[in-house]
Amino acid sequence: MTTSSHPAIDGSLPEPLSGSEQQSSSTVPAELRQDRMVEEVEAVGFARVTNLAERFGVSEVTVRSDLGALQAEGRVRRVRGGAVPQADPRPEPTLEQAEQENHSEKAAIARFAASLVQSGQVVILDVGSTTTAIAHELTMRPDLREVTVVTSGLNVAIALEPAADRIDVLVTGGMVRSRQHSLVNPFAGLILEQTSAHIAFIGCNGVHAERGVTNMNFAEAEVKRAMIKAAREVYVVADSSKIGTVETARICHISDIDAIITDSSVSEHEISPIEQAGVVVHRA
Amino acid sequence: MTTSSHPAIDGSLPEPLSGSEQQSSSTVPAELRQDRMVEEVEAVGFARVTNLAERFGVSEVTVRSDLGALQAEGRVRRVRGGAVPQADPRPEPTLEQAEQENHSEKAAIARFAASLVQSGQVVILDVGSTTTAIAHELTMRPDLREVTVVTSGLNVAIALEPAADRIDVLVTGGMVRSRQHSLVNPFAGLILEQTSAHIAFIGCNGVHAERGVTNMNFAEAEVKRAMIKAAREVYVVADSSKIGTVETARICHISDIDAIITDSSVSEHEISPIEQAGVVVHRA
DNA sequence: GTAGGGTATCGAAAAGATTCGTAAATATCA
DNA sequence: TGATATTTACGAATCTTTTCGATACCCTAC
Repeated sequence: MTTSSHPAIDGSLPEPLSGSEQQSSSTVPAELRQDRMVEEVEAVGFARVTNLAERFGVSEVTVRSDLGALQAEGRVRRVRGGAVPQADPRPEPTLEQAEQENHSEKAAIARFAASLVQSGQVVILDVGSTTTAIAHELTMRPDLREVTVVTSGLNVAIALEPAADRIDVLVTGGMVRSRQHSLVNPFAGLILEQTSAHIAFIGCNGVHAERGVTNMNFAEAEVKRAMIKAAREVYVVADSSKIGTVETARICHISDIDAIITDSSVSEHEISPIEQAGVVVHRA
Repeated sequence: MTTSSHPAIDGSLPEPLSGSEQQSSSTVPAELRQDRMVEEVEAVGFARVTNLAERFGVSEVTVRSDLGALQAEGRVRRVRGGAVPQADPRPEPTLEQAEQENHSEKAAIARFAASLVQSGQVVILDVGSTTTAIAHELTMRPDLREVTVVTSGLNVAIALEPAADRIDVLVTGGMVRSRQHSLVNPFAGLILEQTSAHIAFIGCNGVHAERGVTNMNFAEAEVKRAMIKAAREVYVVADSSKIGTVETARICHISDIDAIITDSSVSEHEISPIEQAGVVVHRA
């Protein structure tokens, strides 16, 4: 979304309503109002909940609800008191940074995911902090034998080395995205095309019932798609902070995956539409 | 988050409040205010608590709280009376880059090899301690631009990450040979077949005028052959202990390579038959 | 150079103000 | 009437300010 060409919106917005009577709520549907909120936020650089409520003639609760929805779609960033524009090149956190966040949740997810793997299976392990944790959990399962892990993550491959006697590692190859330690196009798909795996554990930045599974980076999204294609059973691993959020690069439709493994603090409100799409949700 | 397009701080901020009453609609939320404080600090080099409080129309206690929070995030450094910019965001040492210290021969070979690389070139880097040293030397050449390194070594790829802005890394993919951090069959050749490089630096375990270039491991030897095929100019890097020795797995004939880079303590007796085969020998 | 006083800064605690999230009630539309 | 959207109400969380005692810094006198 290009934010460069927004017209000045001061003139185009309706006057703040004078009396207690409200007319705009009947004429302006929620979606359109949210669009204008985004314009307002991007034009001014910051919009306050109070001001927006007054300007659009709705209550502050409604504005908060709108801004919350807009944030979930990645169109604004919520701050206390209001919202600021979603800076376009939002820096993707490095893998080391990501490992710090929601650490215990990711560990629980990883433990659950690792328990699904059986001896003799071929497992696709995506890049990411959660999947790296899965790799670590796999090394701590001495009962596993003859497991092959296919991965595009350099650090995943290295994390699995202590279990080299039980776990073979196949690295996809590709260009290195250094801050994620991941391998991407144009060559990462070559090996995945010739692979057929039992299970794939895919990481992502957002899971949304309608917008599907999304990622912050297009190159990695393409690799993830190839992984999904190459596996019989597809699990998305995502801590609860990612459930309900949307990022720029779409990986796949929500129904393209078999199950989601998340943590217990996910809200039922976000989960139910996903389950209705036929996706099993595991709370680790 | 790009913070470059904020309006000028001075003009847009409201006057400091006179009375005890605080009017929320004109104040800036904490998060945004802190962002601007960082800008102010970095622009001027030093910002005083008193000035910031006056400028942003908040109390000095609030400013101290803000600066304390910013320091906790590592965005500024707190000093008495104000704050100064956070110098450098700590370079974070990568995994295992300690081992290659005292091997002066390998270091000299690596330095010489790295000096042969020019901006814009595609370089194939084999697996091994010497080639890892070359990777390290490449990261220390800030003059290089647009260099692409193709490698089958996981640790080579990771060693190159500090120079990710100047050096692209393409990993061949393949099964991991854990003790060597190397990638081998059946997939390592896939990407190499589609690559054409200017220079290849190949490591090995033996160089002999008649028996050719040899290695201890067959799987890696096959990858090395693919690398030699993919490069226009082939350098073998081998310290003097390997000159004249022969190992089990043959990589190629001695005339298939263009030059050898070794150290100065190699004996003339071993060198001359190799040079007679048309191979240039560099003594680093 | 050292001691002393004056000023600025700091930290912590308590009170006040604002904002948030949630649930129940109400309004609007199909 | 049912579904969606919105509002009202209220406790909780967050932010800000005021206040006050402790500490650090500067400067002068001895």
